[in-house]
Amino acid sequence: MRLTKGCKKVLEVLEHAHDLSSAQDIHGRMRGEDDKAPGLTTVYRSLESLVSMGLVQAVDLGDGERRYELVKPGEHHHHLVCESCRSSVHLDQCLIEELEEGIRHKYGFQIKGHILEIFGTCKGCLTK
Amino acid sequence: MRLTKGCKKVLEVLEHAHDLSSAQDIHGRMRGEDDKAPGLTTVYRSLESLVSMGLVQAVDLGDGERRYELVKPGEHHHHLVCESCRSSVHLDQCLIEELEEGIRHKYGFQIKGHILEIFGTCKGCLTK
DNA sequence: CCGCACAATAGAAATGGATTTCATTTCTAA
DNA sequence: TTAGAAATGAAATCCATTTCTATTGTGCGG
Ligand SMILES: [Mn+2]
Ligand SMILES: [Mn+2]
Ligand SMILES: [Zn+2]
Ligand SMILES: [Zn+2]
Repeated sequence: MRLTKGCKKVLEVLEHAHDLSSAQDIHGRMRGEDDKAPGLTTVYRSLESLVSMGLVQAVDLGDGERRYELVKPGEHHHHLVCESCRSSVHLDQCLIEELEEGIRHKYGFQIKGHILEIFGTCKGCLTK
Repeated sequence: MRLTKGCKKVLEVLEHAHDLSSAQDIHGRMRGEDDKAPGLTTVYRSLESLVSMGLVQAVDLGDGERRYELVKPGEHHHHLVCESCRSSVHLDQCLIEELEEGIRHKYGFQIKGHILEIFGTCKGCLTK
């Protein structure tokens, strides 16, 4: 699996992004500064590659639009998403991984992955 | 918020369902046994009502199709979803609720809701 | 009963993110 | 240089969900 030109452009955008970006966000950003940047299809394909390479994490907020962000290779984390200002706090540890052993014993279930995102109101919005 | 005729039909179907059902599953089931059962639009609207009444839980498996199931009023739970046979184990306790207090203190974040689903291979499929 | 106001409903059309298709271009390795 | 593989873009398509609009059902005052 190679790091194609498209992938590199996507990485560039993600490096400068301040929060979670959708495929269309990324594409829009690219095209904004360069008319002949890769097309949306390529962005989707690049994201797919980057995710499977472990360089990028896909985040599912349950609103039908997947978001992406750079991560330390092979790692992942979860978020506290503010429903008021849409900002998100990046949690420093995954709560699920600790439970894997217990779940495997209790249910005989082999965990491969998981979705976990938490919604609510952030500190800033609470005090306002 | 009333229990309309559509809502009742949806509840009926969910009572007999054995696993998570999508809106279209439910609609299909209805129409299968009665040509003039409520339309898909009504099913969606009924599910929306039932969810906000706390009688039905919406489950997001990240595949773009929301599923629904009956729950004890006001409660919710999470699942171990087998990627091989698509069956799901219903967990008996929510891991997140225990963490709310800690997260509120550490981040000043007020939790309102969350998504949590776990994927992997179930006992049955592992032994096969 | 009648007619009216309003809720519930159906079906069609619109929406929107994601994916597929396929012709074309670019890369890579003889 | 050249053939095959990989990458790409634009348009077409998919598909769950939402919106729109016309129709139907229901409760109620007269
Ligand atoms: Mn993050
Ligand atoms: Mn369940
Ligand atoms: Zn995790
Ligand atoms: Zn929970």
